[in-house]
Amino acid sequence: MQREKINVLIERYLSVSFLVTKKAAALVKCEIDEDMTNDQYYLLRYVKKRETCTSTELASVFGVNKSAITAMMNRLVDKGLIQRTRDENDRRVVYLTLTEKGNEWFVKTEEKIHKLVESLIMKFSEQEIESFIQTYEKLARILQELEETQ
Amino acid sequence: MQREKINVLIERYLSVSFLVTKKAAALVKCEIDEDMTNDQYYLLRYVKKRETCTSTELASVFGVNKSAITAMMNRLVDKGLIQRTRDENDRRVVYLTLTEKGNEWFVKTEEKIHKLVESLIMKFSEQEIESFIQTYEKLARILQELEETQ
DNA sequence: CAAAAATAGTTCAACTATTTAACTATTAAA
DNA sequence: TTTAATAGTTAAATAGTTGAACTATTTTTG
Repeated sequence: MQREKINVLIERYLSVSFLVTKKAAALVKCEIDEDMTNDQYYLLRYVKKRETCTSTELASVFGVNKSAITAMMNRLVDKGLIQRTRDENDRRVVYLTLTEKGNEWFVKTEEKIHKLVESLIMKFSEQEIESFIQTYEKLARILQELEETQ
Repeated sequence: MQREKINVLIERYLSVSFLVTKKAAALVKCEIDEDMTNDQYYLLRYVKKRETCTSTELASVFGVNKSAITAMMNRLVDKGLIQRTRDENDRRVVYLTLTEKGNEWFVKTEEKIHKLVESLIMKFSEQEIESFIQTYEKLARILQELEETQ
């Protein structure tokens, strides 16, 4: 690929990626739940998927400091969506899991989210969306490797 | 597309999009300039590209409140990268432009950004990256329309 | 034309997210 | 058994955000 073409691609990528992220985040907050921030939603979603996990794991996955996780988790605990349980064998460890209320909230919200994302996905062909997500996943792997080699 | 396939695509999209965003933002802050946040960088980049613009325009484009723009612009003004100029004809309007220092910073940084993004882009085929960005741009247009109809 | 409405931007209070450093408690290693 | 390392929290500082109230200007309109 020649330099000129690369520069054009970079410009297009930079112009679009940040704005899409912002608008998608606003959409979630707006349409899904006024009281839930984007970060809190993705945190909750990750914990739900993993069933249980620790602050350290979340900090590593989300690429933030452990104290940032503590702060956000405090808010989710205050809302009654997350509970903390100490490991009886290694009493330093605290497990984070969804409460019953958290599970209910998640199931209810997941329907809304799916409807919202589905209405977007429908505007693309199956082939288009499949290759988009594949590239996204490849990008995620590359960024992950990059992070690990530093 | 049948329901099952759609749900899988949604799961994959949600799993990957937030993390990529986070990691890309961290990368910019880390590799490019410790003192520049991701938001500030994209704000500066937009102003640079438009040559000059107003808070109202930025608020609309970035999908945030005008007072958020004021706050961020204050920080960029404090850093000496952005200057405010009042419109002489309509004295309510304030134009935001890059200072000389802002321009220098941008040119210097753009080289680093390009190198960084290029090293990522090189891991993809031209066809792959082209169709990825096209889909991204289409998504941006759809989100924009969605916002306007609300 | 003067009062009312609209527009551009700022300020302020409240909140969320984040980092860094210092800290507690616990476990593992020397 | 002292020393390291690990897991997590707390506290202070900074950034980003919203919404409401505000100032200063046009624009509209009765």
